[in-house]
Amino acid sequence: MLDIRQFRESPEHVRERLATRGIEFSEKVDDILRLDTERREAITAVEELKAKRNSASKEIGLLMSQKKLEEAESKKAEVREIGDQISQLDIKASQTDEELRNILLRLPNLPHADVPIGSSEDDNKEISKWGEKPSFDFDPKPHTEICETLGLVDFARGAKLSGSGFLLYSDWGARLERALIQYLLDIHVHENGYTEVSPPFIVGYDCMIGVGQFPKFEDQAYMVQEGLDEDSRGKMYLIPTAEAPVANIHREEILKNEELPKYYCAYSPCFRAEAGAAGVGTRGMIRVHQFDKVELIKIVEPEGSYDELNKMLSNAEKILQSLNLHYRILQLCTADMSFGSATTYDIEVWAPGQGDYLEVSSCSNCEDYQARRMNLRYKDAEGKNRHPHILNGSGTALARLFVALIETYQQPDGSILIPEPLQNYLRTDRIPAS
RNA sequence: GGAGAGAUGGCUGAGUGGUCGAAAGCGCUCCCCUGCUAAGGGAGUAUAGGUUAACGCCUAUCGAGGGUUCGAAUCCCUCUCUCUCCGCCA
Repeated sequence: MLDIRQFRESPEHVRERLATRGIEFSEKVDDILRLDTERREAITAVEELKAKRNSASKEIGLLMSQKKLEEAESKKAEVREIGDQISQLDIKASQTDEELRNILLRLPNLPHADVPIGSSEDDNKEISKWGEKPSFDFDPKPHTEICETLGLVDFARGAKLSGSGFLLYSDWGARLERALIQYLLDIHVHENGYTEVSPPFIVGYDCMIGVGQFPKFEDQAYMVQEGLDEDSRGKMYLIPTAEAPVANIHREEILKNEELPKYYCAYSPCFRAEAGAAGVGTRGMIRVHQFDKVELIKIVEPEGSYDELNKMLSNAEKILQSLNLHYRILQLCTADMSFGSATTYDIEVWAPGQGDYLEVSSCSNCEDYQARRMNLRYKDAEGKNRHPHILNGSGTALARLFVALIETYQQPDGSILIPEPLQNYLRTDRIPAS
């Protein structure tokens, strides 16, 4: 959520920055300014009346104790009238407040000044590349074919169990997936200094609001109902990413200065309805309704949060480097960044069988946008309450990493070489050809 | 799922309709005193919002939301969470 004070103090700046993400957002600025004024007028008026009522009530108490009952009674009638006015004005004030909040909750974060302005993903900017595309003396197969031949993923039965977009990992496939989860967590815990948490995979509505998933993207989530109780709808959701529970760990808290920075990492499955998304329903593992991911979350002081973002990005890169997978880094343009982000870098890994790069990580600095939504604060060195910056990054998403891995390391005989760091986890250096 | 108990400031804990935003203690900060330390004395110590150039003033908040009342931490209703016991259960 954006700070209402920014709108008051520099409306033109906010309008200009919002416009880079779409004019439908910048058009709201005037509404916000108007509602803000209305809200404050209503509050001032109602608070004056409340002050009046409070002091009159005290007088009544005094009169009663002095047994001046008649005077007290007439005073009561007077105050009752004030009370009626108050309840009417209160309603108006809270309505205005809610209206304002509803608009604010639906506005994205302002992009950082360095973010390239663009209108689609085509305007994302390539920052760097690491490694080389591997060369093959045969035609590299797509992962779907490899998976089917080696029985790593049973697409047909996955779909039978849960519909298209759900995967049944099998045998070596299941073991590789588990090995990857374990490996990624170990790197982030032991080498990158993150604290591992294992969060609930179902969260309440407020958590989804907090990270900016809701209210705008309610159509993309899986809602959970408790048994047959339809009243329980709209309260619990399958997490689309571990960011939802983990970034919210400290919501509504005031952290002490010395508690920061917080570095968390977490494994979780991620559930995405992907309603209307391109590629849903197509075969394979690239876009599915459930995939595994190891997520990184940082809660840090605003000063230096961009250094923290760079470090987080290298933490994720380290994974791909250690597995010797070719990748590139993009800085997302204003149009392609997620809602709450001020700056986002995507890591895309090369998948030879696809002949394409696959997004496996997205590292974002949301600055104080999420902290404000979830009312998370910390006391700075001067004892002032401030909103910390919250960063999130995938470290990394697994289904696509799985794809890149098997497509990169496939051998002419159909077997798959396992990169050295994974060998202990998988207890083999090669997934045999069938 | 059933029965009971509870939820007050950083913590402990008083407070059952009228200067209660809240006693007291602990903790913390600052000051004073004292060779050092310990002890002692004094002051301060929640959050959000409105208003003001500022000092300040005002409003709201005692788990959350509603209600009764001129007035609610205090009475009533609903909900959430915690604890104890019972049932069920991985």
